[in-house]
Amino acid sequence: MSTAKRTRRTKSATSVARNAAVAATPTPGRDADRARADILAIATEEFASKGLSGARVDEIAARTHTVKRMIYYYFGSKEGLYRAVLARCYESIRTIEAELDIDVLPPDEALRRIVRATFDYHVEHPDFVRLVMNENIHHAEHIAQLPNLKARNRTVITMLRKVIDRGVAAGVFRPDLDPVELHMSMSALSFFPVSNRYTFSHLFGKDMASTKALQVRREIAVDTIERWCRP
Amino acid sequence: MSTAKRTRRTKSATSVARNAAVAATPTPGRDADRARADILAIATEEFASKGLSGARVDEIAARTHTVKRMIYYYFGSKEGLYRAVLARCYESIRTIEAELDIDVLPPDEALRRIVRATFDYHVEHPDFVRLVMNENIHHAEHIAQLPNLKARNRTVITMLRKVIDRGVAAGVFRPDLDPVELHMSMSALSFFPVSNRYTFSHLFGKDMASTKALQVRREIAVDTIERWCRP
Amino acid sequence: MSTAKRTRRTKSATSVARNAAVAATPTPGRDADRARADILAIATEEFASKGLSGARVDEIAARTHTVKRMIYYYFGSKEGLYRAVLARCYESIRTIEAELDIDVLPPDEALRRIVRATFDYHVEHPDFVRLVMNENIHHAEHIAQLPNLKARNRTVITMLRKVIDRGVAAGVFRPDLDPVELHMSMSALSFFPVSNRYTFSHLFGKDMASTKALQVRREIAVDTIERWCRP
Amino acid sequence: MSTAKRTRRTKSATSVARNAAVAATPTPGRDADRARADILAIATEEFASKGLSGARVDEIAARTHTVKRMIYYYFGSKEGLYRAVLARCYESIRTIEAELDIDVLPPDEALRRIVRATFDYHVEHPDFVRLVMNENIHHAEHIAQLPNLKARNRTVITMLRKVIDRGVAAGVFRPDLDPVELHMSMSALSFFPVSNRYTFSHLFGKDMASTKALQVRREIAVDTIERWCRP
DNA sequence: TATGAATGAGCCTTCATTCAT
DNA sequence: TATGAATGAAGGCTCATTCAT
Repeated sequence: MSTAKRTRRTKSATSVARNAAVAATPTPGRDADRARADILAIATEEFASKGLSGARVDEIAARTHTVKRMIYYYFGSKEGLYRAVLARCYESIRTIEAELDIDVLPPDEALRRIVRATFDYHVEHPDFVRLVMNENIHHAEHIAQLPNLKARNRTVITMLRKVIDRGVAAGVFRPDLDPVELHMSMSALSFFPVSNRYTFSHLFGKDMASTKALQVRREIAVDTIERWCRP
Repeated sequence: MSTAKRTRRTKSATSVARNAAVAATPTPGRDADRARADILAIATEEFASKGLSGARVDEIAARTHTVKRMIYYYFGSKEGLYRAVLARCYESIRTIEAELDIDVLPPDEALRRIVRATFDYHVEHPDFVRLVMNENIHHAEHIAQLPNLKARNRTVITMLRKVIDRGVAAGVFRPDLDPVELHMSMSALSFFPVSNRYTFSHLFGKDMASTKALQVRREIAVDTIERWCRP
Repeated sequence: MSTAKRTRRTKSATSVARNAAVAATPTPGRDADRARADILAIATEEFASKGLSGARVDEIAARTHTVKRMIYYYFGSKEGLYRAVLARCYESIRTIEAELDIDVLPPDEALRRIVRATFDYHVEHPDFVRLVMNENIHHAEHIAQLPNLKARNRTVITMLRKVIDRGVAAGVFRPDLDPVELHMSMSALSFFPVSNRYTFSHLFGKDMASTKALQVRREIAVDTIERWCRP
Repeated sequence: MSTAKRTRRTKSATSVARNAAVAATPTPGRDADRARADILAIATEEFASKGLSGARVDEIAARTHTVKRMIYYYFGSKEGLYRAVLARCYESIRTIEAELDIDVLPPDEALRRIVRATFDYHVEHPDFVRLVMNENIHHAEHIAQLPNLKARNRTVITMLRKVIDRGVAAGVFRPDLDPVELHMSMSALSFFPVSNRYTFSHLFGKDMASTKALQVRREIAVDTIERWCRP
C-alpha cells in the first residue's frame, strides 16, 4: 500500500527523467541496457528476500522503471529472469576471487587473505547468500542450466591448490590438504553467519548482523582455517 | 443431530468405513491425532523441498489421508501449518542433544561426541536443514512466533559451557573459548554440507550426499573444531 | 544478455546474405513480391490448420523468410493477411473451372467431367476447404469484404446452366434442374469428404484420406449427381 | 457494449432469483447441476460461433449466472469445457437417430425418414455443425479424447445396414450399397447447407437459411439418396 | 467434530500492434 | 522501402481460503 503509492510517485517522476534522458542520448541500446540492469537489480532483491515462487513479477515490475511486459521481452519468463539474476551473482564472486593477487604473498598470509576475502564477500552480498540458499531448496535445478559456471568455479580450486602446494613446500601446512575440502570449510564458516543470521540471532539472542559480531566471526574463521592447515 | 444425518447422506460410503475404524480404535481423539501427525509429516516434506510459498496446500492435502479442509480445521492456515512443522522440527534436535550424556566423558572426548552428534543430526535430517534455510529467507519471522524455543536452545549453550570449563580446567582447551561461537562453528560445519549440497555438488563435481564424502566431512569437522579449541 | 548480443550478430549475418540475394535479382520489387508470396503461402497453411484466431502472427513470421514487421507492412493487420489469403484461394478454384473446356463434350459426359473436377479440386486443396469452413464459422464476414468474388462465382452457374440446357434438349436430363441446386449438391459431395475427414475417419474407423477411399467417393459423387439429373 | 450492459442487468436480476431459490430449495447439488448446464449452454454457443481459440473464458463466464472461477472448478480448463460441450452435442444426435423407430416401415419409406431426420437435425442444430467444423480444423484431436463416442456412432451404421438388407431383399435397393458410404452421402447433403450457409449464400445470392430454401434442399437430399439407392 | 462445494483475488504469460528510425 | 525494439490490453489459470451444513 504505502509501497504502491511510493511506486506510483516514483514512476511519474521517472517518466519525466526518462524522456529527458532519451532526448539527451539518442543512441538506442543504452536505454535497453539500463532497463535490463534496472530489472536485474530489483529482481535480485526480490528473489533473494522472497524466493523464486514467493517473488511476484508484478511487484518486481512496479519497483522498476519499466513495465511488466518488458520483463518478458528481455528475460522470457519469471524463471528466465531468475536465471539471469543467478548468473550475474555467481559471476561477481568468482571475479573477485580472481583479483586477490595472492601469488606474491607467503602461503600462510595468502591463505588468511583468501579466507578474509571469502568471508567479506558473503557478508557484503547477503542477496547472493540467499539466492544460493534458494537454489539448494530447488535442488540447484536452475544453476544447472547456466553454462560456463562450472568452469568458472574450478579456478578457485586451482588457486587454493597452488597456495597449499607452496605452504606444504615451505613447511607451514600439513601435506594432506584437499583444496575442495578447504574451500568447503572456508565457505561453510563464511556462509553460515549470513545464511543463518536470523534464526541464530533469534535463538541465541545475539545480533549476528552487528559489525562487532561479524569482525569477531571473521577472525574466528581465519583462525579456524589456519589451525586446521598447520602441520 | 439433523446435521449428522445430512452429512451421512452425502458421505454414505465413507461413513461406513469411518465407523468401522472408530469401532477398532475405541479411544476418541486417536483418529484426530493420527490425522494431525499424517498432515505434519507430509507438510514437512513439502515445505522442506519447496519452501513456504512454493508448497501447495492442495498438494499437501492430496498426499494426505484426509482432505484439504482438515488442514484448515487443525492448523488454521497454511502459515499455521508451517509453524507447526517448524516447531516439531526444532523440538527434536534439542531433545537429542540433551540425550548425549557427555558428563561422564573426559572433555576432549565429550567435545568430539558433540560435534559428531551435531553433524549426524544435520545429515540425517535434511528436511530440518531446509526448513531452517527457509526461515532465514523469511527473516525468521515464523520461529519468532513459536514460544519456548529460545529457552530450549539455551540448554545447548549451557552444555557447551560446562564442557569448555572442564577442558580448560584440565588444560586441554584454551581459556578464551565462547560457547556461542563454538556452537556456531560446529553448526556451520554441519549445516553447510547439507544445506549447500546441491550447488556445491554441481559446481565442484563432487557428490556431497555420498556416504564416503560425508564421513570425510564429519571427521574434518571434528578435527577442525578440536584444533580450534586446543591451547 | 549474451543471448541478445549473439542474436543481433546472427541477424546481421543474415542481412548480408539478403543483400547478396538482392544483388542477384536486380529488379526492385521482385524481392517484395517474393516476400509477399512467401508470407501468403505460409499464412495459408497456418490459417487453414488453426483458424483465424488460432493462428499466431509470430508463428507465421517465424516460418517466413522475413520478419514479423513485414506482415504489417504488406498486409496491414492479421485480418488483412487473412483476407489476402482468402482472396488468393477463391481465385484459383474458379480459374480452374473456367479451363474445363466442356462445351465440346456431350452433356452427360460434360457433367461427369465437372463433378470429377470439382471433387478433385477439393481433395487437392484441403487448405481451401478449411479456410471456407473457417469463413462460415465467422459468418463469412471476411469474404464479404472481398470485391469481385460474387461476379466470379456466377460464371460456374452459367456454365452449369448451359450444360443443363443442352442435356434437357438432348433428353438425357430431366427438365426441372436448377443450376444453383446442382452446384450445391456437387459441392456438398466434394466438400464433406475433405472437410469432415478427421471426425468421420475417427468415428467410423475409415481412413478418409486414403487414395482408395477417395477414388470410391469420387465415383459415388459422379454416380449420385448423374442419377439425380436423369429424367 | 450492448452485451456488457445486458449481461450486467441479467446478473443482478439473477442474484435475487438465486437467493430466493436457495431459500426455497435447500437441497445441495441441484444448484450445481443447474450451474453446469448453464455454463454448457452458453459455452456451446460461444465455441460454435467463435471456435476454440476464438472463444473467451471471460466472455462465457460473463454471460453465465456464475463466475469464471466456476468454469475451472467444474471443467478444469477451457479445453475441458470444450470437450464437455462436444460430448453433449454428439450424444444428442445419436440419441435422436435411435428413436426413429423405422423397423416397422417399408425399406424405401424408412430410408426417406432417415434422410429427413438427418437433414432436420443438422438444420435445427447449427451449433453442432459448427462444432464439428471446428473439430475438423483441429484434426479431431478433442473428440479423440472422448470415450464411448465411437461405439455410439457404430449404431447408426447398423441401422442403415438393416434397412439396406431389407430393401435389397424387397428388390427396391440395388445390392451393392455400403452403409458407411450411404451415411456419408446423407451427412454430406445435410451438413453442407448448414456448414456452408454463409459463404454459399453470399457467393450465390441465395438465402440458405430461409425456410423455403431448406425445404427444397431437404427434398433434394431425399430424392438424391433415393435415386442413388434404387436398382 | 468433520467436510464437500464454492470463490475472490491475483498470478504468469501472450497477443497483435505501434514506435522510431 | 524496410526493420529492431517496445508495449497496452487482455487471456487462461491457480491459490489459499471460506461457506454451509
